Amino acid sequence: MNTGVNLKELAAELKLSPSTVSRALNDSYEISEATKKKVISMAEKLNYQPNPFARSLRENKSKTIAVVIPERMSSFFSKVVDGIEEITQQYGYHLLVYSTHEDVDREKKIVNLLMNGRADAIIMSVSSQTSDISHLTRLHERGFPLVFFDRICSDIPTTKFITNDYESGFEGTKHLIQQGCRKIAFLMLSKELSITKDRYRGYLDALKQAGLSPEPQLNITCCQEEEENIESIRKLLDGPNRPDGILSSVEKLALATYHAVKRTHLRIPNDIKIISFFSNLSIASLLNPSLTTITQPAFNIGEECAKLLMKKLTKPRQPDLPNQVITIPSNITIRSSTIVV
Amino acid sequence: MNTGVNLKELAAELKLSPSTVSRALNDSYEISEATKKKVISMAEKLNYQPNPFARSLRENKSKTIAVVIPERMSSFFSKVVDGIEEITQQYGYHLLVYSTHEDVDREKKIVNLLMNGRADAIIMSVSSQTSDISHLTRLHERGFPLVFFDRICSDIPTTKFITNDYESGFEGTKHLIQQGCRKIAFLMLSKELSITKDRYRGYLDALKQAGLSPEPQLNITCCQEEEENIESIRKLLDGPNRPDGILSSVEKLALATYHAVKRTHLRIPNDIKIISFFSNLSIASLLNPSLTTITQPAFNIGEECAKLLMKKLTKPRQPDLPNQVITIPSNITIRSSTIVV
DNA sequence: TTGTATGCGTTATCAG
DNA sequence: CTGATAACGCATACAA
Repeated sequence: MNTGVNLKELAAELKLSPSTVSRALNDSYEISEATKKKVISMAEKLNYQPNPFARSLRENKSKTIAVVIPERMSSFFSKVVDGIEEITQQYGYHLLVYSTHEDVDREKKIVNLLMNGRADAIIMSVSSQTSDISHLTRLHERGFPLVFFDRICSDIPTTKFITNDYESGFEGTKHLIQQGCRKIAFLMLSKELSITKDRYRGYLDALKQAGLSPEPQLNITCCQEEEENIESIRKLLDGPNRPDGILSSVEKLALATYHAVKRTHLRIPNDIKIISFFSNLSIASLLNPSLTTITQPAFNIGEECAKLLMKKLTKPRQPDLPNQVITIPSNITIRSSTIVV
Repeated sequence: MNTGVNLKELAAELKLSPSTVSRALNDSYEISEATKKKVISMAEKLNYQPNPFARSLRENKSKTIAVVIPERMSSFFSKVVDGIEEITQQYGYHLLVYSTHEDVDREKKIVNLLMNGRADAIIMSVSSQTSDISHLTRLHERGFPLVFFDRICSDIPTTKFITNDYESGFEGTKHLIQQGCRKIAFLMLSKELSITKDRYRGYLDALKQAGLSPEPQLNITCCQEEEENIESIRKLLDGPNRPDGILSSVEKLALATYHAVKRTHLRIPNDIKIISFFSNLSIASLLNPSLTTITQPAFNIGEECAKLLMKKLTKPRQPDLPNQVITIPSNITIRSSTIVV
């Protein structure tokens, strides 16, 4: 739908050849300042816009990054994408954003679609259902630049950005123990997720250090149906083996927990204390009682992913993305959900 | 970074001409079933992926829609984008998503960037700062398909999707009046926004119908700084002309109001009742007290925008998008923030 | 039914 | 310093 002039027409108007005009606009050293000026002013006058597809075809790059996230309605992922955009925009890159809705099949379709080169790189966080990663391996083996954040694939040798999941899980659990909890539940989206594993290890080690033994019944694996999750948690709370503390490994399960607690006679923090990985600080302090949070540096994670990619994509002959995990620490903010006054 | 085979190579492998292969893959009627089968299976075997840019250049369309929203961290906009994606994905379209961060200058830059044809259409909701709309007029005058939702530009003759803003403002205000409110404040992001105007008209008419006179001091125009907004609202609440009801025209200002109330000695709903346009139902019922909401059909609005565009873009010789406003109604859910028990 | 030739709009190579 | 020409990968008009 680009109805504007093209290079040839612009050149005709200037009585110059297309190649000269192209070089002038690209600020080539072989063009005189005089003609550069003429060309640029005429281009502005006619509002010349280079056709991005011709350019992409020619240069074999799209100036586009694909971002693949499990869900849009999440303050964490929203902030990460904001962080990515903040950087990529400065380099004139565009963002294709896809949500997998936590569905591996959709994730596979999206990733396979992306193999055709529509984007120059992918920044992604895998779905909670993802265990078979062949679609991602294939992508990476083809040399496609791929960066993971938060929910990463350890087996794929590329750069990953995470927060200090283990330590945060450890410290969060330790905080609950210090507040008197002895039976601490762990809420997760899926056992497969990297964040689940790391946060859970931290949880286990904190229990161990305190001489507490983990109880399998206190590990709740949730699903995509909010109502179902609320009921799972409510049953735990109403059951014979009621926990006195909860560590939620993701934001939405903390909200589900609040809903579940409302359906019981329990009081937070007196009967049950709650801490959660949580990005929406404004909401955390409005919850009743306000929620003790482990805040992931979402925006910053997005920025770092993008900076790394911009460096790789905009400089000539960059090496492959190194196989390393970069950790940006979270902050624990203690609020009323874990402190009895 | 498309390292796969191209049409020519695929054709060579098959000992056919590129054009035959192209036609076979595009299911042309002039190709025999036998060769179609052969071509398709070889294409799969070699994992042939057509180059999207060559195709875009040739066909002068990108199979890409640009979505421009004022902010990502909003349940309303997240759901709209989800709704858009739900439809466009079925048609094999991709989504470029841009956030203006409520900044006209960024909005202008994005829109101007989009004029080069990188996307086949734009779905957008304008920033709260947008009053000069020349960038959008120019786009539309060039024949670029443009659809507005929620925060629309009435002056641009294209299709717009909104909720029943006037009625919802009216009914919301009426509800407050029925609950005994006599001094009702109206919170908005900006006087320029279409949603502000319509919701405000509804508010005014409801006051009028009840014989109440509007008071300019009860209209609060907010900004992008949450803390500043909270303080503006707190001052209103602590001031001599304290309202007994609040109609918030956007989600984030309802949250700011809850923060503000926490800084006063007032109680919701006894001293002040609150109703708000609000999309995040899970949060609404967790707030303390739970928030009476006017829920916009966000996902549905996204779907409708996308359906309209898909129809226009995928069928040959479609007329221009008609100049009309399509309204999808909101639902009011009464919760504790407006009902004294 | 299949093959040949052309052009989409750019940039790069090569000549002048 | 500037111009002519080719090529990127694909789809189509035209030819066979």
